[in-house]
Amino acid sequence: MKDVAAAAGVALKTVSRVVNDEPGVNATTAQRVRTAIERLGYSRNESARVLRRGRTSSVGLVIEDVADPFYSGVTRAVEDVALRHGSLVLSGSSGEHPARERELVLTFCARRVDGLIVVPAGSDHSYLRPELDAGTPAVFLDRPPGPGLDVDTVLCDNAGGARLAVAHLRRHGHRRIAFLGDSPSIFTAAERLYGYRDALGDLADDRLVSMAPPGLDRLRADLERMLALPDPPTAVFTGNGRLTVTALRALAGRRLALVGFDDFELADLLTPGVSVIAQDPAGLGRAAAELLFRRIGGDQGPAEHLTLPVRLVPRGSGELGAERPGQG
Amino acid sequence: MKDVAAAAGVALKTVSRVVNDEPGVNATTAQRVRTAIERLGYSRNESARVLRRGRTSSVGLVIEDVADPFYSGVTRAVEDVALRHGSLVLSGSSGEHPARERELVLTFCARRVDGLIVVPAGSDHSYLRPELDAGTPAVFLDRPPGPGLDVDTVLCDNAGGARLAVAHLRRHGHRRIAFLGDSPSIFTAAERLYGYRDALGDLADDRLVSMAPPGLDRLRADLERMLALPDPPTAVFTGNGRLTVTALRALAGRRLALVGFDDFELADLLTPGVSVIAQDPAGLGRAAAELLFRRIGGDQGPAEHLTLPVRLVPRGSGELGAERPGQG
DNA sequence: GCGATCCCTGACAACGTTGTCCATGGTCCG
DNA sequence: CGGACCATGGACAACGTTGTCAGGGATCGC
Repeated sequence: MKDVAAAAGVALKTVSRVVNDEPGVNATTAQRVRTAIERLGYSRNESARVLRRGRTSSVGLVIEDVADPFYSGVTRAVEDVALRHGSLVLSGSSGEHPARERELVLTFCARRVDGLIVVPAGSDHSYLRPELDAGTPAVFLDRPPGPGLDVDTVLCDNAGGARLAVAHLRRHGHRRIAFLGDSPSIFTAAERLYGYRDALGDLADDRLVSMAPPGLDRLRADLERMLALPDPPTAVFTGNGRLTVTALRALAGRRLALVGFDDFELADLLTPGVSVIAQDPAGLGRAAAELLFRRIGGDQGPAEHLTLPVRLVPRGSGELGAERPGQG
Repeated sequence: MKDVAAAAGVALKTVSRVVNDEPGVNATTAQRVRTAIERLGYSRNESARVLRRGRTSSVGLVIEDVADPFYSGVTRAVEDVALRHGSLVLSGSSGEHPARERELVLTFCARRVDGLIVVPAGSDHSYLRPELDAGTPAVFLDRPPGPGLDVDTVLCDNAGGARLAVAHLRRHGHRRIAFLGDSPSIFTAAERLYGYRDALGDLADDRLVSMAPPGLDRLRADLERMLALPDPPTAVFTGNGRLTVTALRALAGRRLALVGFDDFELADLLTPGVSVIAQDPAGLGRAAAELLFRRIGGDQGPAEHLTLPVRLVPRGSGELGAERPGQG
C-alpha cells in the first residue's frame, strides 16, 4: 500500500480510502490510485486489516468428517450462508475425537473467527467458556453441548424419527424389531435408542439391541446372534447412514425389513429400495449458520434450541411384511 | 499480552518468549507468566502474529462442491495433510462458476494463505500470475490450469481410464458403446471422450455420444434417441459419478452393460453391481497437498505434473454380454 | 474582496505481536 | 579480586492497515 501511495503520488491514507470505497476522494485521484494498484498488482493485506478492525469475516466449522455425506451437506450449506454474509469458512474434521475437537475450536478462536459452529465429539465443553465470555458466539449442531453450557443448538428430531421408524415397521406387522445403533455415548445414538424403546413399549427386548461403532464383522456377529434367537427379529432399524449401509451388506440375501436413520444417495435404486428416516443436512447447516450470523450481528437474546423435523421416506425395504421369518 | 505482562510483573517480550517456548526464560518466571495467562484466559492473537511473521499457516482449497463425495474425499485428505503440517484449511465451493473460482482464489490470497490447491472451474487463470510471482505456490488438482501457466498439477489418468472401460466392454462382445459425458468444456470430460474414441477406433459413432451437463430428462431423451437407432448401443460408458447415477435411473429396467467413471458407495450393492473406473480422491488430495507443502517448504524445482493411475473394478454391470439387444 | 464553509488530502497513532539489540547482574576463571 | 562471559529480562521498532484529527485550497455568499 505504501508503494501504491508512492507510485500514485498520494498519501497512504488516500489509498486506503480508495480500496475501501470511502467517500471523500476526488474521482481523478481515485482513478490514479486504482491505476497504480493495477500496475503493481497490489492486494490488501487482510491480516493487517483484521488486526486493526477486530473482525475476521470468517467462521469456524468443526464437524466429524467432511467425507461423510451428511457432514459435507452441512458444510456446503454453511458455506453458502457464509458467502451471503461475506464470510469465509475455516473447517476441520474432529474424527469423533474430543481432544481434536477442542484443539480445532481453540485454534479457530486463536485466529479470532467471528463465530463457531460445532458438532461436538466430546461431552465437556467448559473449555469454551472463556471464548463465549469473550463474545465469540457458538452454535452447536446435531448434538448439544456438555452440561453447564447454555448456547444455541440446532438438532434434528432423533427420538421422533426413531418412533416414526418403529411405528412404520409395526404397522407392517413386525413385533420383533432389532436396533443397530452407534455407541450410546453419542447423543444422537442415545436419543434414537430412546425413541426406539419408547415406540416399542412392551415389545422392547434388549437382546435385539446392538450399540457399537460401525464395523462389518462386529455387526454381522451381532445380527447372527439375534437371528439365532428362538424368536428372531423380522425387521431392523439402523441408527445412522453408515450403519444402514453396513447392515445392508451384512444382510445381503436375507429378506428382513429395514428402515434406516438418515437418507443416502441411491437408496431408491437398491432392491428393494431402502426406506429411511430422512434428515435434512443442508437445512441443519443453514439453520445453524443463520442463527450464528444473527448472533454475530449482535442478537443477544436467550439461547435458542431448534429441533428440525425428520420424515419417513418409504421405498420398499420398510414395507416388507413380517410373515416370512428372518431367513429368506 | 500486555495485561499478562503487567499481571506477572514482567516485560511484554518475556511473555512472548514464554508463549513461543523460546529459550532464555527462567523456569520460575515462566511459571509465573503461565499462571497469569491462565488466570486472565489469555490467548494469543493469531492475526497480529501473522502480520508480524508473514506466515499464516493456512492453505486455501477451491473445489467444485464439498457436497460431492469425490470432492469431500479430496477435502478430507487435504485437511489431514495440512494438520500434519500444522496448517488450517480455508475451503470454498466454486460450483463450476469461473467467476466464483476467481473470487475465492483472490480472497484466499488476500488472506495471505501460504498456498493454494485449486480445482479450476474456468480456463483462464491469468489472474493468478501476480500471486504466483509474489511467491504464493499453487497446485492444480483434477484439471490443469489454463494456457500460459506452468504450475504443479495433479491429475488422474482420464484417457487411460476411458480406454480401460471401453476395452473391458469390447472384451465382453460390445461393439455399440454409448458415451454419456459432461460438457466437453470440462477438461476431464474432454479427456475421457478422447480415450473413449481412441479405444473404439473404427467403431466410434458420434450418434452414440452425448455430452451435456447431468440432468435426468436430458439424459433420458438422449438415451431414447440412441436406443431408437437401427443399430442401438448394447453398452454405456458414463463419464462421471453423477452421470452414472443419473444413467442408472434412466436405464432402470433395461439390461444394458454399464461402466462408470468414478467409484461410489453402494455400487456393489446394486443389482447388478456397477462396474467402475475407480479414481482415488484421497490419493489425489494427498498428492496435491504434499506437493504444496513441499513448495511452501521452499522447493523451487520445475513444475511437476503428476498423473495418478485409475483402475477397473468389475462388479457385474460391465460384464453383461452383448448378445441380448438393448431392450430387456 | 474577504471570511466562512466545505471538500480533499495527509500526518500520526494504534491494533498485538515478534525480531533486534542492549542492560543488568551473577558466575566462573585466571 | 578483577574481567569476561552467560543467562535473563526489557526497550524499541516494525509488520500493513484504519481511525482521528488537522491542514490547505477552492468555492460561495455577502
